Amino acid sequence: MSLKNRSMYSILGILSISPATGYDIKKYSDTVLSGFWNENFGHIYPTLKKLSDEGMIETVSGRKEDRKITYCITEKGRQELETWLSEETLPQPVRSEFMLKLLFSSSQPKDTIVKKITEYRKRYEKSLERYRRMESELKDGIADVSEERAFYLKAVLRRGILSDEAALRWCDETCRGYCTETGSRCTE
Amino acid sequence: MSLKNRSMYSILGILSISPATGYDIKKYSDTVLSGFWNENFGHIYPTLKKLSDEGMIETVSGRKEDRKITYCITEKGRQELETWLSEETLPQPVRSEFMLKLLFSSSQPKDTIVKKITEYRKRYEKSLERYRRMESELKDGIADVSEERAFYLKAVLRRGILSDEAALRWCDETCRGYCTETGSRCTE
DNA sequence: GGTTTCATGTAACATGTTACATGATTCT
DNA sequence: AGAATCATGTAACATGTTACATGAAACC
Repeated sequence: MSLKNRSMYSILGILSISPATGYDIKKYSDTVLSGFWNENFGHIYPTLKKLSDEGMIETVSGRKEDRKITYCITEKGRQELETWLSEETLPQPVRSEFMLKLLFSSSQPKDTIVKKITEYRKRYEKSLERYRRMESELKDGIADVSEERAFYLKAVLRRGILSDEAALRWCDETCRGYCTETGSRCTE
Repeated sequence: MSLKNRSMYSILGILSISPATGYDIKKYSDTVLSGFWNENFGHIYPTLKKLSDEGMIETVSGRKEDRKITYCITEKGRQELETWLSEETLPQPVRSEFMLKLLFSSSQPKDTIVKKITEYRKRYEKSLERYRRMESELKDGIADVSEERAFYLKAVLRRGILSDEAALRWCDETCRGYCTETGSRCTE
């Protein structure tokens, strides 16, 4: 088994909700998971093959499947997923290039930095907007999610919202601090 | 040059503040940078050699250096750093295994999940404590930092603090939501 | 008829982590 | 004397990203 990587579990997790193709998995990770997870094709297809070889997932035959290959989770796969779910999650190393740069930026012109923080802020604004949209879709029952799972989806969304709000607050605070220190005026 | 990786810039950045050995760089990234950056020896030493070959850094001779190899940044290295600093930082993919698990956890026993969130919370509590300690050291002038750089260090610390506070708030909120939903009582 | 999206996959490359090897120095 | 920390480095392994190749189906 050796390769117990996280991609494997994200794929098992997605397939535990519903059968899907590699392409579906990519879409799911680009929408629902984006913000706290990401997958790329270079990982998805080889992992699907591996999981299939190990009997964790199966191709859904049934239909006269043309070129699409739809996979579903097997009992063995479900057990593997449950084991992973029950295991403790170790803290992961964080890497924020933006903060790394900022720390070394004392030589940079101040207005450039303010501009950068403003750009950085926009990213979080957009992300926050997206989370809020998803949240209201969930509330209105537009999104097709079972009730047991809705709680967890809400929780994850909420994490994103609180995170983004904190980021926005930091941007504002830091720009304000800048103006005070430099005596200049903040544009925007 | 080809290998314009981020490790290279974190090392140039550190050396722009003060000359250091590979070991010093590791220590710095484990203390000051930890929380938004990390480096390991497997990266540091080869990168130092490469940077040295490219004339971005130099070994500090002078002393009768025993086995320690102290590096300092060159003018060329400083220029390279400035270029990187002025460039736009692209958003980076995030990966939170904890949130990934949570999303797929509807089959898990609820008290296990509450326990996990409690553990998760403790990590952020500790991190927050650490940031606050660093912040007060900065304020009291204990930490040996020049004034121009202090602003940026404060900003980065502040980012960590706001982030951690948001995480704690999420933990509390989510556990509370759990109790309401399940009708059970939250321990701790 | 042309563009976009769906769909699968591979190869090359880049990045990051762990384990190991070695030995000096400092602290208790 | 023994343990912890300082100090440098390599090799193997694991992970992750990008570019490319291919072509069907759906939409406009």
